[in-house]
Amino acid sequence: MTPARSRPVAAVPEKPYHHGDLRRALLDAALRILRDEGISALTLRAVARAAGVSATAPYRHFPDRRALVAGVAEEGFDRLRVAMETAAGQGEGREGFRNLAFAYVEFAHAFPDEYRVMFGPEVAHHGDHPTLANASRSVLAMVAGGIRELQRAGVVRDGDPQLLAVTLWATLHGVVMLSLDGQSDEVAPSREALVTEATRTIMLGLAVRPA
Amino acid sequence: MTPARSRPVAAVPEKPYHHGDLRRALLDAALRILRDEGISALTLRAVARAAGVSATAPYRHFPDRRALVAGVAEEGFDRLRVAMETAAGQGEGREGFRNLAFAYVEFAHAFPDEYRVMFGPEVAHHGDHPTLANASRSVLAMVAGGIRELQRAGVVRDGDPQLLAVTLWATLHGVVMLSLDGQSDEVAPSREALVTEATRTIMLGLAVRPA
DNA sequence: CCCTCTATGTTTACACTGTCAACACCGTGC
DNA sequence: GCACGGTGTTGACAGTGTAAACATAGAGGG
Repeated sequence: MTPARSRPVAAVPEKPYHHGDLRRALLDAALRILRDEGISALTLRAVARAAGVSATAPYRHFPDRRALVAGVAEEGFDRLRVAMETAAGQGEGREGFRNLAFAYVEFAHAFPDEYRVMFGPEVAHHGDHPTLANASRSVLAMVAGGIRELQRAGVVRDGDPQLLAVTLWATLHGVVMLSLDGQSDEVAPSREALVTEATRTIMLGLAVRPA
Repeated sequence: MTPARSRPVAAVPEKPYHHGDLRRALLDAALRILRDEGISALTLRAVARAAGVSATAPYRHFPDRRALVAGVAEEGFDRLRVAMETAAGQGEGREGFRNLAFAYVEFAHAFPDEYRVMFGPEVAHHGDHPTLANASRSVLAMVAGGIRELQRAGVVRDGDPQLLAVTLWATLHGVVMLSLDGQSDEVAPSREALVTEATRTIMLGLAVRPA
């Protein structure tokens, strides 16, 4: 054991009053709880407990609970964007596009509760959380960038890249939601089949028309 | 005390002990609260209060709070389906299709909180609420039926109607979510434009290819 | 070196929530 | 006419988000 408890000789961090970087610790704890125990366990007090801190300590870093989950959502969008960028980088043109789509769906299925929080009612009004709005807009911007490239390459038809990006995102998001809720289980032979078909359809819709 | 109480002459409904149809009243109250005061006000006790009944009375009709909101969601899907059917009936072929899509989006924007509850985390696992699952499956079945017709009419390309229906639904749902969250406000000139573009894209993707 | 200032945590308290257990009422079927 | 079971009530409890007052400690100026 550790009998030397009463004599913190040098640097045994024996629960210092000030945490150091509590904000970070809270976000980490929240993410772990969310992934491990689900949405209903993601409570302010539980997060504080997990960070080893009093129930009201989080208020020094977040005005209220929703700001905390907005923070989690924000970092979720960042992770999502990185995953998509990575996937899109592995493949040219149409190929990279498909990879991006699958990466999106895989992220959502790997961390369903996290994904749900990112789009949940608690952070519904993005106007209340500017940095959240930024993070999600970055995802959109990345997709729009990819579409612009494909337009130049003559793969994607004309049209406002932003609007086309939203459309693509929308389809992916919808597929994910329906499949997470199990609404598609009896309908689609498999999740793969659903994503494949949806991806085909959306790409046909975005493709240049074979005139 | 109230001596006249023992002689309810004709039909003065002086707060009878038994409500009559409390389940219905609870669902109605819940919907009203949801639409008027938003999701965060939709609490079991608030619903009970609105129905003029004790806090625990709902438990005679719903095993827990989530069952209540599942009930609200279920009726939401019914209303949504009716709205879509009505809209689809006003127009032939492609026309009816577009009407259906717009009816969907309009429903969501008319009752955003109700819509969010229908897809929210509280009723995420449809397996727990069989009648909810039924209601949402009915929506899908209706869309699939429409697609089948359009396939016969040579308007929509080949493919499993169910999968194509899910894809269409997914796109609409995604568009709605992104636009409800305000994530598209700076991106799309207007909600109209977004829906129009998304609808065009999805219909191009579903259309028979002009070979 | 000390001393105040301020950012960060803590304690205490409150109203409110979902839910359980025990009890009250009353229409229905024997 | 009467027991019974379905429906509603009361009371209680643990857990939640949050506000107010207080405590601590590290930083910077005298």
